Amino acid sequence: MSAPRRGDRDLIKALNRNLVLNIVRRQGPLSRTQIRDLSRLSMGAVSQITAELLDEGWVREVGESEPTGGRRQILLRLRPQAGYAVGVKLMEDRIVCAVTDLEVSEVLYLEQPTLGHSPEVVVSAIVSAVRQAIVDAGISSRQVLGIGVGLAGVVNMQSGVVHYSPFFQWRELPLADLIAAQIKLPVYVDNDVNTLTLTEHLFGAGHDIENFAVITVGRGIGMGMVLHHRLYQGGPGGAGEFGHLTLDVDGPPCDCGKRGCLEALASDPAVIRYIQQRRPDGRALPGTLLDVIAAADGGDALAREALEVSGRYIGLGLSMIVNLLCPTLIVLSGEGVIAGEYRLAPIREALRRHAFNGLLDNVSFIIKPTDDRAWARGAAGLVVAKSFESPLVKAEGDRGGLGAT
Amino acid sequence: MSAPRRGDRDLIKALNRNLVLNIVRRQGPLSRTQIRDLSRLSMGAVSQITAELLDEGWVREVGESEPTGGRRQILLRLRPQAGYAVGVKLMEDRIVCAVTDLEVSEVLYLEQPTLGHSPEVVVSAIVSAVRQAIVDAGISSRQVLGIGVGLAGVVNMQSGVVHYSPFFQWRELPLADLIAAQIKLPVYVDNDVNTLTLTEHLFGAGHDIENFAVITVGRGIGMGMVLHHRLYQGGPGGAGEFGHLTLDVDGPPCDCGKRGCLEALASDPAVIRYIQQRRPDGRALPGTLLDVIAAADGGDALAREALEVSGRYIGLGLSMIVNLLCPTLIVLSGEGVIAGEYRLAPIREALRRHAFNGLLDNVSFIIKPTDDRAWARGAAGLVVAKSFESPLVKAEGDRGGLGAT
DNA sequence: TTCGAATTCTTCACTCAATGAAATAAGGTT
DNA sequence: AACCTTATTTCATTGAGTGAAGAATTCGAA
Repeated sequence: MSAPRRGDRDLIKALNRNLVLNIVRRQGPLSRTQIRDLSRLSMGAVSQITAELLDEGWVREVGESEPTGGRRQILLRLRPQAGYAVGVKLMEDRIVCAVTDLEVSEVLYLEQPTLGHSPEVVVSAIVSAVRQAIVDAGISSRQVLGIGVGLAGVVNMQSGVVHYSPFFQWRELPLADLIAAQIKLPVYVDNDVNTLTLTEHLFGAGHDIENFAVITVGRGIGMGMVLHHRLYQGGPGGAGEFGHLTLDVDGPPCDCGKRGCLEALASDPAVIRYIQQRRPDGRALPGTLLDVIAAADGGDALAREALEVSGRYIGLGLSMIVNLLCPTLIVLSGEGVIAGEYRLAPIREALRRHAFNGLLDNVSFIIKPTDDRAWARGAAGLVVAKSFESPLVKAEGDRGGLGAT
Repeated sequence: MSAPRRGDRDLIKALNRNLVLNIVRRQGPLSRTQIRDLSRLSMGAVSQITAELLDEGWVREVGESEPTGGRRQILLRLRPQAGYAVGVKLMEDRIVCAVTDLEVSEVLYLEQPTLGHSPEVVVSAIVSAVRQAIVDAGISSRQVLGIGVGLAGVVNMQSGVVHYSPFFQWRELPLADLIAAQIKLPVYVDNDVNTLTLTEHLFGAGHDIENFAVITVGRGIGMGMVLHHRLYQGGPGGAGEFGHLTLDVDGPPCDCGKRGCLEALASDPAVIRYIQQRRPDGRALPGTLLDVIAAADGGDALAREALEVSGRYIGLGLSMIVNLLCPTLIVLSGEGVIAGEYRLAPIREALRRHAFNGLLDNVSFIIKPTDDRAWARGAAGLVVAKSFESPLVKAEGDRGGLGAT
């Protein structure tokens, strides 16, 4: 079963505490009066709760506001140093690791190669990197709220089990437990794009947006989504396989075994393949997306065409997200957005052509490049998100599905 | 603003009341002890709440269970007659109307032609049909919890505004307000597939399933989804345009103005068109899907091919839902499922081919034909769903987004 | 400078839903 | 009939939130 149910009063207290904490976190420095208005709690309750939060160090009094004709308001804001998170992103050949504070600002960053793909090797690399990072950051592990791990693949966040990892060829690996067995800290594991999405939800453009999606384009093509203000994970964490939508039934084979997946048609490797297949002669072939962009900048028609084809497919894929989910915001992210307009223009064009009726009017787009540090921060954000998660989400399992219709 | 906030105690009371009511509604006849176990409330609270619900007529004591070696349990169940709902489904040429009880069992059904497509004509037809239905059902309008209206198109349920109706060519029509102005009852308007989905969630296969989708195939192709235990509507009610996914960039034109939409490729009219275009000679052309099925039964290769092509496209579309959302359940519904295996076999086949990795293992499928009565009941279900909706959903707007991470 | 009005924040008596334990009810078993 | 078992009700207790009164500031005008 789950934690012992201590009654509804405890729940409501925790709920309001969490509410106040999140309001302070999100809306920046606020006076108690403002918190009262935003939370719709009574002044007394706010006073009580903020006193507790101050006492425990979660928030801090920070100066006063401009006078408003009476007693000045004492502003409260989140104390970012109230806790730290360690984020780890697993790449194919290395892991990158960041220590962040509660605002997911980087305190320390390090990289470490992984010499092998077996669970033992990777887990011990993670453990040593985390230990190193905590020491280097000059904090005690008591201050660490937890460890977040992000990797490509299908992951069940609840259980911490990696159902499938394309890089490491893992199946049904209880990664969270393996790490937790060696470090006595809460460990959360999730798909890497989900960690980015959560971080965006907490501190990024996804602020207060009920429904939005994050799309990453790079070596693969991934997706994370927040629906009804909550990260959507689908059945066993299997949602968001955007990169494996079949967009061309007779298309090229994909690593996943199918044909014509978006990822096989439009990822960065697909762009490079596109050029290689059409220029089999001796001319210099691009090895990375940067080469392709350089070629396109130099006027290379084939390079431009390759990026355009890629953009067209991505736009077609995005139109499906718009038609099915109509999110308020789509964040375009990943390493691949550095290709700029070569890819973005056809994306927009395809979206206009394939999105239903006026749906596109309700969707805004943001371009946000992602590098290694951002991935690591995203994984740390997973831990911070857990810390600020509504107690309702945790309680839901205990009752007969509280929020259910 | 919203209703005056009377404090958290009221909320928690309402929450638990709603919880108990929904447990009784869903899990059939239950004793108070069983309710205690399911709700994790204390015996005293259950006693108090059930007393209230009994007093107000929402539930009823109904016999006793088999003895368990002590005092017998008094079973409680929902009193379906505690309220009635009127459901109206708008078709192109007529409206169908049903009065149902709280279990969405049909009490009365009637049809009425609509002579025109203007808002005035349709609204007055709705109003007269509803009045007639209430009288014929032999109930007082005081017992009616509300009126639910379902129609094809993009609808914002919150505001009751029809953003776009393909049949009637309405745009930004405040249909709920127009009806409410003539009948003093709560009016809820939503996309017709959403009403079906809600009803499925309340009393159908979607019972207790966190994430599921309902797909309807018929004159059009529609979709409704429940995600995180709640109907997902996207931005302004624009989600679920499954029928307008572009599955063939160079495909035939669709009524919506685009090309190659699933609906233009695989709906019932598309199947008929497929045959007409390939058999332009004098041989008897099918007018309805029933004709096509009859021809297929008679061994007509072209009819079979048309259904197979349709199924293949629907399967491809479904694979996108599986890859993006990975719901636990997909209900295949609508008039079109009567085509049986001619269409279902290629759907399954295409799904197997295009769904990512093992995702399909987590999805179950149910086939559930829909006729006019089912659509009308679905619309009534919209009202019932509102009656049983968690107070949290209503309160959410008042606070800073309670459930937010 | 002094007083009063305005505004923020704290304190405290009160309320009410939930709890938990004791009491009551009602059937079985020996 | 005495006794056990289970179901339900009753009730004193608990604790979070409320609302009003009070304390703390600040501004502005006499």
